[in-house]
Amino acid sequence: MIKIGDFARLSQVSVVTLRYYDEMDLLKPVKVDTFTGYRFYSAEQLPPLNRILALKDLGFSLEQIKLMLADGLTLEQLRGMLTKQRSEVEKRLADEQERLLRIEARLRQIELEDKMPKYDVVIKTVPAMLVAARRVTIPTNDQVPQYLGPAYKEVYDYIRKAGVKDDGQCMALWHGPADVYANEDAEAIVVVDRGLPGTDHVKVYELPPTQVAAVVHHGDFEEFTQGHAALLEWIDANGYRIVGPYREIYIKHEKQNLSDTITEIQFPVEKV
Amino acid sequence: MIKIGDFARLSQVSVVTLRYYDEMDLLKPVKVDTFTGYRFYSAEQLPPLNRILALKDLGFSLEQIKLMLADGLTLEQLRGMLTKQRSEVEKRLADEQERLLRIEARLRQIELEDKMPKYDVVIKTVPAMLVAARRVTIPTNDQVPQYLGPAYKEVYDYIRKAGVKDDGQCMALWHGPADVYANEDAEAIVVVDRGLPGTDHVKVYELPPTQVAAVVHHGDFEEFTQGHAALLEWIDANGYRIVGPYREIYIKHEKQNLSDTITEIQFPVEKV
DNA sequence: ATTGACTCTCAGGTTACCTGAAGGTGTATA
DNA sequence: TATACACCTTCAGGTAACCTGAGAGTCAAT
Repeated sequence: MIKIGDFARLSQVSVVTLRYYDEMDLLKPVKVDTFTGYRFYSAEQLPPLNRILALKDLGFSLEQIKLMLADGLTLEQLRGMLTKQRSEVEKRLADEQERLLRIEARLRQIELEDKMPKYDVVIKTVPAMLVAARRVTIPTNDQVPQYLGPAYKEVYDYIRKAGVKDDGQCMALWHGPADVYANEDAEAIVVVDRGLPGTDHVKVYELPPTQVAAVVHHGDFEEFTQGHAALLEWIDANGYRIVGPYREIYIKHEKQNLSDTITEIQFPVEKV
Repeated sequence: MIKIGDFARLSQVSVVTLRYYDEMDLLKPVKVDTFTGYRFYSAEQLPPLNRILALKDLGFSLEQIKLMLADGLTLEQLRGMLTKQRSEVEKRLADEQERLLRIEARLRQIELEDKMPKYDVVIKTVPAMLVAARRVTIPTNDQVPQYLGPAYKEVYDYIRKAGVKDDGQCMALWHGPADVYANEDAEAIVVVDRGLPGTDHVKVYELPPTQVAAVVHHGDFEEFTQGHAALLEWIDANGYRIVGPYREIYIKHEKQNLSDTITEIQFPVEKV
């Protein structure tokens, strides 16, 4: 019969933790004094406690450990839990690996620019959405407005005529490679909340859910390419690969003030 | 002015999280309606939110992020936080790496033995302790009892005469290499709770705090070497190195019943 | 006027414990 | 025998970064 404090010293596990394991039914004292409530352990409980500690060290939760300690468990189930745990640890390992890459990329950028980088890249998964789109080819870069403007008008007119509402989201898809600025293949896209038939000009389809790397550009439209560049650099530095057409989401665009515009730049990516 | 739900959709951050960031003073809505309590955000808040998400992705806590967002921060401090974070992530990475090793070792053992291994190895740091010790050389392995027995008697007699109490812990230190069974250099050790002078035979000194790998052997003393072997194997498989004399802690030893004995086997180790 | 989608606050849950308060227990010493 | 002090108990509350759900109010369209 060993009092909790001595058992704690023997096992190097805190008294609080032992009480917690008691409460969790992980390791019950061999005897509890009915009057004083004092817990009493025995030396024979050291091996089970060590098993708990060892399994905890493998990254299992106490709940899982409780299952593994119950002896109704077959060897197959045990093996299964271990292999599952292995793959989870492998995943965590990869996560930390990537995190390290990102931190180092940021430190490098700070060394280069002598300030916190202006753009913050986030990875997210945009949900599927139903869109109406007009695709056009734009000969030169400075003709973008005079091609894209009418394209949007066409889409809006069409869906309005069909009695369908846009849900406010409006974006452009650029199908060409990121570094080509002539004869660009662009799509003027409006998100709609109901399906409707398409036409020759205005296609209606669903954009599938997509993982993207994104930055938000805020301010002068002139500096837009900076955000673009920062994003491409990040994608490269952090081990991602572009797997689809680049998206421009127009979040805030006022006709009268072009320098107070907010745009999200998204590249569909996947991990290499 | 964007309602919280729309802002959530725009940023792919949940409404609950946005409310939480508001409460934490991480990202306050630009306006809160005094009557309804409705939160209103603006598109300009997307970049700050993305910065929060990006920093979170680097592994920072919200508390740290709050500091980094406050603009009283110098570049030096920023760099410091990042390098500190880098070393922490490196540590986590190494931890996961080792965890993976341990899981794989366990899986291998299961394949070999077709059951959960009997011994669970734990790493712990035993605290410093004041000890009285009698060191002897034992010619052959089967003479251990007849040498160690009197050695303990000598120690107990000495400390009792000096009016000092033992605290119940009693152990042996084996100074020779683990695989030599002749002329073994052993120390019979009793932990004491007060200092006292030593003699030629009985030395009194402090064992420093030591990191050890340990298993608890329970049952037949004959199988004792199995636990010993399992421990050595584990130390090797998990990238540790033995850095000191092997310790045997007698946790439960009854004279009349030698097969119901509990002993902890400890090897001082360090990571390679 | 009603419906449905949205918003609010507040309480409680998650994991594996730790801290501290208030009070009872056990033993050694003056 | 009184008392000190080391130890034990339970209970409440805290940690991090949210999520779930209840109950109630808001907003726009039909």
